[in-house]
Amino acid sequence: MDTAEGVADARDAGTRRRRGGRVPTASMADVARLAGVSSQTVSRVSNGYAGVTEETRQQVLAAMKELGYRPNSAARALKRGEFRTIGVITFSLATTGNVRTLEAIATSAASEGYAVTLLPVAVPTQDEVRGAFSRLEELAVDAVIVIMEVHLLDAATLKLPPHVQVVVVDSDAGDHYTVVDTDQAGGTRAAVRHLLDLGHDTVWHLGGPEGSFAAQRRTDAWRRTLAEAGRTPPPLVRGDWTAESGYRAGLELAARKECTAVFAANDQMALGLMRALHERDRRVPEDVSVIGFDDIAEAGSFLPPLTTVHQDFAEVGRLCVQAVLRKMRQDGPERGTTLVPTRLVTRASTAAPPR
Amino acid sequence: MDTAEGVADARDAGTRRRRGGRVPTASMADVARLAGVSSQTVSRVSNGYAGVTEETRQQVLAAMKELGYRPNSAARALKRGEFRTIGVITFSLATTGNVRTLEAIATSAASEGYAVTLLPVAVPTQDEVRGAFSRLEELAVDAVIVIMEVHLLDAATLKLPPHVQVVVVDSDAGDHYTVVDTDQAGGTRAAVRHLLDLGHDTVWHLGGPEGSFAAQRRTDAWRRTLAEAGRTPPPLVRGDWTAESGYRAGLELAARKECTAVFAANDQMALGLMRALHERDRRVPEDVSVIGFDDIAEAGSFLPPLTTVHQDFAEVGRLCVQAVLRKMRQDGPERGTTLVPTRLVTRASTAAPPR
DNA sequence: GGCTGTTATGTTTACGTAAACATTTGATGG
DNA sequence: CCATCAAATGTTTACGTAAACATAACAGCC
Repeated sequence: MDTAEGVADARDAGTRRRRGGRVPTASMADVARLAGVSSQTVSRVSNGYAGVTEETRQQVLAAMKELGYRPNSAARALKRGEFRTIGVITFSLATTGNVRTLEAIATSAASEGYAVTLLPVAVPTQDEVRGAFSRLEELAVDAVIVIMEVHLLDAATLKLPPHVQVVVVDSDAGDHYTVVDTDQAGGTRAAVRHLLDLGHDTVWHLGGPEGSFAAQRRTDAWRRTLAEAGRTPPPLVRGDWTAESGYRAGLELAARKECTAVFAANDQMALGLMRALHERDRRVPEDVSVIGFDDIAEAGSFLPPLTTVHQDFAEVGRLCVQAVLRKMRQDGPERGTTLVPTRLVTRASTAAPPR
Repeated sequence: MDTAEGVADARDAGTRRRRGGRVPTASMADVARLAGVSSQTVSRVSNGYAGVTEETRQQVLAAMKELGYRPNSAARALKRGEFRTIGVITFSLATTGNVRTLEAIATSAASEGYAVTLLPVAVPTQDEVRGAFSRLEELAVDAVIVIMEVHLLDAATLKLPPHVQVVVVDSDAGDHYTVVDTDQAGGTRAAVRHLLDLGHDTVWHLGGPEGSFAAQRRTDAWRRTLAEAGRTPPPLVRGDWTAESGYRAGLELAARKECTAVFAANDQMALGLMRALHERDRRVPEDVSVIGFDDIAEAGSFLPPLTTVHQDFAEVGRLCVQAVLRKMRQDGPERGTTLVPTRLVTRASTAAPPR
């Protein structure tokens, strides 16, 4: 027994072992010992502070390299009171927009030295969102960006941890949070005007699901633009963002001979719509013009290539990160909405109406 | 002066203030004080350990609630030596596969009580990947999943921090890491056989970019399957995964009258391919059958709806998390490749060859 | 009634870092 | 040649948590 213990002790003497059989990592103290300096000096080198001789610095760096030293982020976070991490809450990664925005956020955050932690919310209910926030509170996160359609985000009930800053994408919560969003209204206006300018009497609209703010804004702007031009809006047709729902709606619209121009609230639905029109022998764009929204990567390869409203997701993501960092730094309750402009991309799916 | 300081002191007396003007959060000590117990007891309650009277427990819980106590994850991580976080390194979120896998990983990880930190790598060079790993080392991460085409991942040069476990998706690095991947060969075989069974003499292949292992495997399996059936493989045509590249390849293939069946390495390229065929008056599937790979959400809405190989990304993600957790827990150098089966989804883009 | 064992709780300590404060060293100026 | 000061480096401490160890309280037993 004694022998066994002795052996164990001997083994542990040189390289200290953590519980759980983990491989030990070098700490500042280890580096300091090897370099023959105090751990504080190592800290200074590690953080690039002034007041260290070049000679000492080189010694420390050498020791770090030899031991493969990496600062322990947990200890750092504990000491500094910040994690250099941004949490992103998102309902689904099924839509191009969310994904592209997330990607841009991750890239922007990285360039600012921040990591991004992903917090998927399975079902977009108040409870689930609240659950995500609740988990978040004990998570290593300094700030939060919510990519979500969010009436779900009720400031009153949520009771966020006070130090967590929130920025929201795609919401009308501008009164309570900082919101960054694509200029839905501007994009819609451009799309609808494009069709009217081509000579169409009016423009039909294949809208997104009721729950979505983005969808609602596009629908509202569609109505407004038609009204401003003195046209009567035809009945609204709704989909749920999927190509499949666009197809179903398309079968309906194909039956309406008076329908010569459709503004679909996203490209996927436009895709399904065009398939339905094709099946019913309504040619695009000769008989019916179709315009989408988003400008997904494939839009130019649809049959025919789709005219659509290009969203600058990268910019949205960048602005989110900027906003969240600004809020963190100033600690101020900055609110309001920032809009990112869109651009109309004209391809082959729109043309003058048949005469 | 004295007055001002006095006021400041008075303000700070009750609620301690952190540097940087942060709002203070309650610590275990605060809860312990309020509940009239030791902080260790609070810890026990917080971690659900046995050996605490129900009465005491309730008191502590009440105190926690009153103070809005949340465990500090940095301190916890420091003490426990683990972050309960998995890092995901990914090159691009532009492909459906990567995104769907990421989503599944995030969901699985969450259900295991792990968070997911996203590490985007801008350019997929060795250096960049190494950079990501390097950043990773000082990041709050217990394990890493790489979603990437990775010759870039060279075990020898990388020198990963020894405690970080790695699982790789889409790679042939099975000798060095644990790899989870879709059964590319099986899916390809099913696709090619489907076309041969319909009566086509041979099957053309629109492959993915050279750099990609997934692409390479699909190409290899295509050749092998044809060889097994005693057919001569036609010349290989390459794209870069985008619909646009599929379109360009399609223009080429449309000129070959002997080409009656094409297996595209992904759905996007199949989309572009079909557009090119359509433009050149080659009907799908009457003149040319087209089959894709992935089964993206829109595939059923293409013109015509695309026959394709369905990948179970959710399963891939789930298995990745399982594997990484297993590795962490056993601390064993488990290696090898796990394959996730595919399923052929037959739609309208494939038919018997013209006679 | 003292001994043993169990259960509930308290105390001490360490995790790795970095701020705050302390000390040493060497240069400058009178 | 010593006082003064600045620069370089060292020492102490705290961040919040939880393991390890210590103690107290009480029940059961001979």
